[in-house]
Amino acid sequence: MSKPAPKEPAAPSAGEQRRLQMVDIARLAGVSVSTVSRALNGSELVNAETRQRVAELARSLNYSINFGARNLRLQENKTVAVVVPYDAKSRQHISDPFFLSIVGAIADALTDRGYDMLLSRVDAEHLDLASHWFDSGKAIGVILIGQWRHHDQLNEMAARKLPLVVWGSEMPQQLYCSVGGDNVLGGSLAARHLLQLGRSRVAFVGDARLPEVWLRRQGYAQALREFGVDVDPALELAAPFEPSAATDIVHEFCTRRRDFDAVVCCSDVLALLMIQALRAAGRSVPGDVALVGYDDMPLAAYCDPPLTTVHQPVAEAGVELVETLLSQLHGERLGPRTLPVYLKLRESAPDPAA
Amino acid sequence: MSKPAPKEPAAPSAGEQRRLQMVDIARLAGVSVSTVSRALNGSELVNAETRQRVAELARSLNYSINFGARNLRLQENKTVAVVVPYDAKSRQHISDPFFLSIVGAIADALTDRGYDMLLSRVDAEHLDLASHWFDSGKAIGVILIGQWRHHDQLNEMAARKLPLVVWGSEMPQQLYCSVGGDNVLGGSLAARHLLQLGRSRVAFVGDARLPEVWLRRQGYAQALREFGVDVDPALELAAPFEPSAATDIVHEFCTRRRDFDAVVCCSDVLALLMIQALRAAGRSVPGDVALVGYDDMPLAAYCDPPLTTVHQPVAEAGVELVETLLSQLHGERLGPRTLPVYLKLRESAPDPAA
DNA sequence: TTGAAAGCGCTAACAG
DNA sequence: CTGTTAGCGCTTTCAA
Repeated sequence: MSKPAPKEPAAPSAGEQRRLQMVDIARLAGVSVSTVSRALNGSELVNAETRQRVAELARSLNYSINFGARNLRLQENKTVAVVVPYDAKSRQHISDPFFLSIVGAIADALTDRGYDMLLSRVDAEHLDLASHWFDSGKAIGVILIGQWRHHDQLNEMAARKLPLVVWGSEMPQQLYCSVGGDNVLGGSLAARHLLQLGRSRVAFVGDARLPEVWLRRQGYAQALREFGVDVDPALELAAPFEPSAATDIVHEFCTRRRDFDAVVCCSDVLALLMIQALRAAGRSVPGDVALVGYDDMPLAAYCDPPLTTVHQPVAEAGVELVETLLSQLHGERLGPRTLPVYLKLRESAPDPAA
Repeated sequence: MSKPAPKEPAAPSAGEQRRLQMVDIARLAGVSVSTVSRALNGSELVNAETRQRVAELARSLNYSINFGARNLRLQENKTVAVVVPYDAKSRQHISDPFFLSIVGAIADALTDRGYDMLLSRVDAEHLDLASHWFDSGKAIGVILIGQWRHHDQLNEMAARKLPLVVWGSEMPQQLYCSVGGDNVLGGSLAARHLLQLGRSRVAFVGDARLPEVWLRRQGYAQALREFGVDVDPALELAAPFEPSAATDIVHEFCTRRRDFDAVVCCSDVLALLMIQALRAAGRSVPGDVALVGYDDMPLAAYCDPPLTTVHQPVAEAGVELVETLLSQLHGERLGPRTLPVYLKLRESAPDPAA
């Protein structure tokens, strides 16, 4: 037979409240479970008075319907997995404020639509492990924060018909659906602003092996060309996003080279590192070197100097990611979406007019 | 009868992969579902060769067991709800880096132990709504980040036997279980260091209506007394943690009063705000005013000046919160736990020896 | 308007 | 060692 001993509340002891279920409410209300089910779901089929009585009883007893059972029966599920890649080699946690902001925005968007969020990390070298959430039925789909360098794995996941949306940039031959900021625009806005400030030796900091950085660099290069300035590869620094890994690289760069008067950093955190390194090398910001960050993280306005930075539309991104996933579940196949970005002017590369 | 039309994949269209289930594997392997179940759970009761074959088939087809069904049958659940309060009035998201770090640490601790994390927000005025996750069976327990000013609601939840652990401070007459940093110690370490630096007019910034801030202030006051310095209420500023709400308050304070030469801030974000306000008022850090922050957020080392701050043990906190919840589920009732903190010396209030 | 009964995908006791 | 069977808590068809 069945009746396995419950495992989780293996409580040998105290008044471990047995979770209330419909049958309890039914008994107390003197009706059948079907009626309780109907009443609680607001069915018209049940007498208004009974419905009222059952609803009140349930509320007063603090009863909540068991969603596991409900979902099984209904073959539905209102849970979305949000997955943040981490660097397994350095065992680095994701502490980048921008990624965390996006997670927050997604949480809001999901809540507004009545969905729950399952949050987890995945090894950035094995993004495909994220499909587990769908395969196991724990989630109806996956939102992945960042495509890293595994475009291929993502394509494979999409080919397997995994409901998936990725925060990242549009790529050639892309089977999966992505939502991202306009990186080319961002890169060019940043560089153009620095050039307009009269700077001509503009460095670029970011690892161009990542698609988003690659595109930002394109925008940067394009802006330089517009201003008739040559792109100097010696002014490009391939620093990773993780501060612990980037610190030495950035410092070394600043002690080695003093022949730049502006810099585009691919995240606000990198911008902070750069400011420290510049100051350590005896150079001022924005005096000697004007600087533009990227992301407009919540703290960007409170740094010293406050960061001029490319603003990414975090709240909109959350909504867009969620909406895109949900429409995918309704059978629509949307192409990649690119959201506008703009330059937020602060002190690290001030408005020339001011 | 039953057989309701599946709802979520309401896909009218394409090859929406029907999720694989045990019966499919069973058919393909030419065995019964029970055998598949046993094989996949590594039961000794099944022929090693069959077990192998079934396992491989499942893997090759990318089959994952349906956890909803499994949990229902087994009456178990490996999901924990992590709930972050937000200020409903200001509709402020939680962007405080410290809270986000704790969430990350909890995620790690849960993953290590084979649990999933359901992340959500709750109105800080109705912390009791968090019990929904347990009542509905979506989670086996709740970890709440911050007790705010609703000690009473938390006590009520605990009285209802909700498995609950709260990040926060120990309070008198506490029925629920909390884990928190040693706030009295933190407050006194911060103040003592500033006094040792020879400063005597030490301001305190933080809303003492929050239990944690209240305790930090006790430590602060205690340190002042040790040094024979009177506590001056005029040097206490009740600034909230949200930067948007705190900015004006902090600036106003700095323009109004110039009679302090040191300050203890109850978060690193407040410290950043304070630095800006001080500079706007023409005062330098740490020259005119030495400053100690609180939390040691990931970016604290990269600010200007790098923040001397009270380090909170985030990773340990995550582990401790999770362990405490799990032991509660095993019937143990643990008291509140207080984790040690220490002072991390950086430039905003440098080591006098250096 | 209500109740009885079947079954969502899975596990485990029981019988071969 | 393997298959048959009952049932986890819920929704819904069908019959009353």
